[in-house]
Amino acid sequence: MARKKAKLVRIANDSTRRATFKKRKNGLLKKVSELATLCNVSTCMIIYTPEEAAMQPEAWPSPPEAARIVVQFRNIPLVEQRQKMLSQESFLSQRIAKLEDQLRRAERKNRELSVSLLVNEALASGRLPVVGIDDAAAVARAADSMLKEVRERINKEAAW
Amino acid sequence: MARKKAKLVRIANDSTRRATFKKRKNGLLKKVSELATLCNVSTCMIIYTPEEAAMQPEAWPSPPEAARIVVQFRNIPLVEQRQKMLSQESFLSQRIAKLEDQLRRAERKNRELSVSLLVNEALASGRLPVVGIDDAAAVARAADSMLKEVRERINKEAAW
DNA sequence: GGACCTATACTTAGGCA
DNA sequence: GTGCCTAAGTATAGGTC
Repeated sequence: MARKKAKLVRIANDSTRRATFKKRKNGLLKKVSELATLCNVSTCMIIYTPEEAAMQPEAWPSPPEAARIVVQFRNIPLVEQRQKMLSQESFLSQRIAKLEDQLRRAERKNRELSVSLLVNEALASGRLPVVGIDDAAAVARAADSMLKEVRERINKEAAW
Repeated sequence: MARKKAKLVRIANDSTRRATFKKRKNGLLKKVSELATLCNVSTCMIIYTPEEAAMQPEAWPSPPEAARIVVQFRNIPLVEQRQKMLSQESFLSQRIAKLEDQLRRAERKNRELSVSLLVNEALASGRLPVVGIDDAAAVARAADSMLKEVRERINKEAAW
């Protein structure tokens, strides 16, 4: 997330992956503890360090507390567990929806900017550049709203 | 962490605390999933939502998986070694990657169009519109490349 | 309350010693 | 591997609707 965008896939290089793991684990721990403090929530974090699968995972705020929280969680009926499930899939679906939304907005802004450019060119050259029927319609709409604004300004000055 | 520095203590205001909780929980979830992906680690996240202490906590990636990890953590032998089902997930990941790519392109085009507009306005008015330093730099770059093109054309004609 | 915005604060990828 | 640096990329506090 710096210098370069870094794709969200398993980091191939071994030492790089370990380094990133250490960095991000610390960042995550900070976030978790902040959330616990700011919002007064009971949280725990458990991570298995890669390459050390045989070893014990780390737990936050402490192994016993983490265990306590999870046991509490396991004691509820499965049905409720499912309801409370923040599933991987729904999380990904949310991300997809969000991205689609961002994309829609970016594309809409693109269209608006393009029309502005066309209008500018038309004004500069005194004639309409060669465009398709859709663009022409958009330009017409833009020109209309500009005309409207001009008339409003004129009225304002007249009333002055 | 924005607009103001926000002290690291329990947020007194009730609705503010809830809002912050929601935001940060999502941020945390994203970080957790990124860590899992990038570093190929087994992680889980369990949070009790405040004001709903009687209710069940949320767990990520899912309650059963969270429970499994913690049980493993407690060194209680687990019989079942279920295979992870990743096909659906990888499909969704592909979709996300594609969308991110599209978005990136749209945004880049966006910036280009904005600069074109600025240049047009500058040419039409004979002066640079009031813009930020970044835009000014972009305009300067654009103007540079335009100059370059002009010079190249001149050279071509001269060689003719 | 919830969705969106945006100025700032924060995190971190890639480099370097 | 360890530690530090800094440019980019993210998260989010406070606000608006």
